[in-house]
Amino acid sequence: MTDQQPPERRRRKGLDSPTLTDVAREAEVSSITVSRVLNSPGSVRESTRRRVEAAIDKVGYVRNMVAGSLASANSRFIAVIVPSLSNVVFIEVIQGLQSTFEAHGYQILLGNTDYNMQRERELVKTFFGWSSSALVTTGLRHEPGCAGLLQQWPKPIVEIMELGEAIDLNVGLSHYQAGRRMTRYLLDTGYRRIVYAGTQMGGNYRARLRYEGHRDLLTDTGREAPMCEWETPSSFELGGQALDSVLEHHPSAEAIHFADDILATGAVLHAVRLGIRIPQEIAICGFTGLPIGQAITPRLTTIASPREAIGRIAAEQLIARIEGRPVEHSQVDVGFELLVGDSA
Amino acid sequence: MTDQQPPERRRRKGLDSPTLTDVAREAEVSSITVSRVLNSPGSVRESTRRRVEAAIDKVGYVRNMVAGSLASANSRFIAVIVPSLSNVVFIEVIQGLQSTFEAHGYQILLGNTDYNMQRERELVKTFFGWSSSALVTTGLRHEPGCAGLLQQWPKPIVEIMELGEAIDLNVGLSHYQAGRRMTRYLLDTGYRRIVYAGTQMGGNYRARLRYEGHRDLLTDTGREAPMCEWETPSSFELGGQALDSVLEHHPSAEAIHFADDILATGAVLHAVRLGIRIPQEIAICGFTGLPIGQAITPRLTTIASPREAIGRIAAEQLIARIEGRPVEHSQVDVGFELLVGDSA
DNA sequence: AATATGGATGTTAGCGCTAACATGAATAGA
DNA sequence: TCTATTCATGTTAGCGCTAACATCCATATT
Repeated sequence: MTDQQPPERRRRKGLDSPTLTDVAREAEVSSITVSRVLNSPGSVRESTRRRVEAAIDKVGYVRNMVAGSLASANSRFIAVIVPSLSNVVFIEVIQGLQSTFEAHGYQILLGNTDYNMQRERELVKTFFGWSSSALVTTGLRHEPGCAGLLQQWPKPIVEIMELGEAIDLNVGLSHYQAGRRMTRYLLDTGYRRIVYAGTQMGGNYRARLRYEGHRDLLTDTGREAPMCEWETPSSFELGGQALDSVLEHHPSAEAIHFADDILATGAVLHAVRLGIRIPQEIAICGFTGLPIGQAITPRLTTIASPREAIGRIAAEQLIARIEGRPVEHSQVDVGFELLVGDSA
Repeated sequence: MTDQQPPERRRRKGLDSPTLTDVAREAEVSSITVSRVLNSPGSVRESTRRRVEAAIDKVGYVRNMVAGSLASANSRFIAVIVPSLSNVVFIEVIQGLQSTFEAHGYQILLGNTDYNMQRERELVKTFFGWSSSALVTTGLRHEPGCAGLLQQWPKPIVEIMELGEAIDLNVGLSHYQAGRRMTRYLLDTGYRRIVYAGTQMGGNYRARLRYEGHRDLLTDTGREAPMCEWETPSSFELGGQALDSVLEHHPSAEAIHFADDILATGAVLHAVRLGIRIPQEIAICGFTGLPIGQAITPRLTTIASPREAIGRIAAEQLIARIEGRPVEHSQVDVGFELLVGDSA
């Protein structure tokens, strides 16, 4: 071989895996044509496309998404920010998002704030750094710095769970009305002395909004609206303890309006264990509509929120925006449904 | 202004947001120095670092992770592949992974196969295309094409949940032994005619491994090991139906060994509803150790698997590998624990 | 035949960052 | 004093892809 080694200054470590250029050489086209086969196959002639596809298989090409994202300043990443992964509610929302986005070739970047607003801002910065195509975040309240970042961002954003004044798109339900609705049912059914019981209502302000709906209805009719709060996350066990605590501190209580179904279910199971009759001795209701609440005896009276639908609708709205299609309503109220069980 | 427009051939759309170069200009250093402040602050003099950090704040620089990943062929992405998001087990594993990785500045890319091996291969290709730093996948069985891809990949891989011959790292437990252990307890307690009941055991072969442990122990002692299977995913409701079905088709059964706690809990709740005494009329046990199983009356007898620990340990192993630290044991048996309740 | 039109493909120049090497100054060692 | 070593910083050349523009050719239009 008479190959003169050219000066060849240096070499990057290079993962030596085949690139677009390798495919292009194999298929005897230019690399942009291969790129088009991958991104807009309709714009390439059938015969060329088949040749390129064969070449892709032959050289074992794996697309480098990072390079594509850099060149196009767009990543097909969807940033998703939730306050907790321990709460099934968000898991179900994520499932709705995930299945819809996946079907359209988008990849979710999941971030968990643990109900810490400061964390949200950091996550937003990181996700912007990944050239995300859109962002889903939970709730309408953000730390000032974070809100500023979001406002300036040129890509679609949807704020989920809650309804109100949003930055861009908004999919959710009125927690205030949900709390009010439940309590209206309790009053209509004849319960008068009602205690609200929840956990971590500082961070989880949607539970507080439900409390406010509950409270306003009670005070409007001249009643008191006592509230009990615990600082540990909801669990079945804590629901049982909450029942004990309410019975002790509010012996005249006729009903407990729990902030979520986990607590309410825990309370029901605990009452059954102790032989406390529900709803005769104490009525119990929850919020969310979890399957477990409907599986226990007595069946839980609760408000069902369409968790998966929130995710699905949010994803559909974003995909429409990303693909330049018009979004009919920038705010979607998914509503809620009163599930009357046997516990209240 | 006497600005002569240079020929200026064309211009990319450019998101006009500040880049490293802008920060560098502001701080009067070269851009590589800014890069070092971001990636290895220890290698930059204190005073320089502070100047750069001030410049970053001043220009409102948001790091472009995509460009960094392309240049370094490494993304700080961890690909995570699970077979389902409907199953709490994987959610808890993901939590263990997430909290550990997040603390070290890695971002999870989540993929869901829905128990479809073909999907796994596609996800693996996509995740490789994102220059992931490591990969976590569920189980030891892969489609041949997928196994080939994994084998050739030069970065760390951990296969979780199950124990056996792994590609690289392995964190999990022996499902065969877990199934055997539960059934040994049932036999020791005096139950003889035991039915195994599970869902989707075709795709969910770990449930099948537990069945095999159960079956082998029974056949070793000269007994039969009947099995009932349903093709829909586990749910409380299905657990109740399963109880009905077993009582009808196996009237002499003394115990039901359920493949998971969701089914077992559903069966217990259904029995309580019907007034069937547990474990006197029929004993019930499960697998997983979910909180709900421990909250019901009678308390569920089950095998607890350390789900979150699997995620945490897998993440720790991968981080060690990525950072070049040695990994002591490439296989970690996280074990399991028999929880004796009142249902069997 | 000359021109317009549209569809398929090619050329060029980055996207914003970092690996690899280069340089220069400060300190240590002989 | 001179060289070796270390530390902090700079220069250069891509990483692999795609946007923007350019070209070419077949067909339609006059």
